[in-house]
Amino acid sequence: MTPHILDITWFTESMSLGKPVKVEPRHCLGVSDSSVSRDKATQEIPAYGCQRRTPLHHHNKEITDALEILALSASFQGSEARFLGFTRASSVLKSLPFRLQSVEEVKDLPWCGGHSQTVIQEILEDGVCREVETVKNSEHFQSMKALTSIFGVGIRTADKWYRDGVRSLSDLNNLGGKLTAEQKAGLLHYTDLQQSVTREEAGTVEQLIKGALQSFVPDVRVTMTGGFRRGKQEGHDVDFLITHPDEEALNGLLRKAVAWLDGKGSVLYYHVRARSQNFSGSNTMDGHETCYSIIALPNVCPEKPSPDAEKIEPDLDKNSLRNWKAVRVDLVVCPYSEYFYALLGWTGSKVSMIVELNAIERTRKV
DNA sequence: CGGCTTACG
DNA sequence: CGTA
DNA sequence: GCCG
Repeated sequence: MTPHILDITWFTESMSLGKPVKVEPRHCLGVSDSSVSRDKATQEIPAYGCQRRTPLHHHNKEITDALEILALSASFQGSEARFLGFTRASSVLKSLPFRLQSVEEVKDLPWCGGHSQTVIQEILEDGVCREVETVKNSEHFQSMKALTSIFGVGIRTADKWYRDGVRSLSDLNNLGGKLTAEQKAGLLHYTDLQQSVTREEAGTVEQLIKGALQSFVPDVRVTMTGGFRRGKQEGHDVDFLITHPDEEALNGLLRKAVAWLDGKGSVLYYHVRARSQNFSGSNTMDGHETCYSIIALPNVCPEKPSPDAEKIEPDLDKNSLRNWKAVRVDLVVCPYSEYFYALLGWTGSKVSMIVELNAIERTRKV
């Protein structure tokens, strides 16, 4: 196999694809390609993919938004496969270093097949896609989107509720007793969890979590992972990877720490998942003891509750102004020997996905 | 026409 | 069935 | 939905 020195375009295309793409001349450093403006690409994309944020403004947002609507709609109809198809097409377009002007430009791109091309063409020509507008206006889509945004409510539950006549969150107050503990927590803290977590809040969570863990193991190693480690300014949750050279020190640490936090009134919900029994080295995301939780994050400056919050969140009643905010927090414990591998996995996003898919491809073919 | 991640609770 |  |  001939080694190649590649520029960022190979990486971005591979990211979009979900696996490494065939090396083309345009990917190689030192080779110019007249059909692609590499100046633009190298200017706007960081040299290392692991430092690159998901761009807030990529060049084809109208189109990717439309494709993601269709993806969501497909998943709401129970077709995870079609969801995957539309999502991959959207993902490819997000990494394009230029704005599409003609549907011809996507003909050779991976994952942009017939249906996606129809959508792209309509948006390029009319600014909107008929099918997408229809989906957005449909009651089923709107209800499913609202219901599945509740922590603990997936497609099946949302669809069942829809068939039972539930259309909005307020309709759920009538269905009170039939909720799982997870869903009750999700509904109780709905407005808080809808808000994104700021970097500053993540830092506060980090101090809280570290304090809890260090009260049992003073030199425990705690690292924030997930989106914030990748440099994102916002997130929907905060992830931590926990380890220690002495694996004995890790035994029961998660439960003890959560109980400690709970005693301080900081735990609004939690669920501990044991380390998987038979896990192989290729499986990084699932092999470790994990805690999914909702934490009450102390607020330096209490925000006024939103008007509709009182109806949904019972803890907002009376005259008590809250001085905390509910935040989703995930804790993962791993053996010291797997720390860096797990860090790679939990630092997350496509970066690790591509690594894993790459490894899978190789083990199958070699 | 089959495949699209997986394991735990 | 829902989560990551 | 898209790919092999």
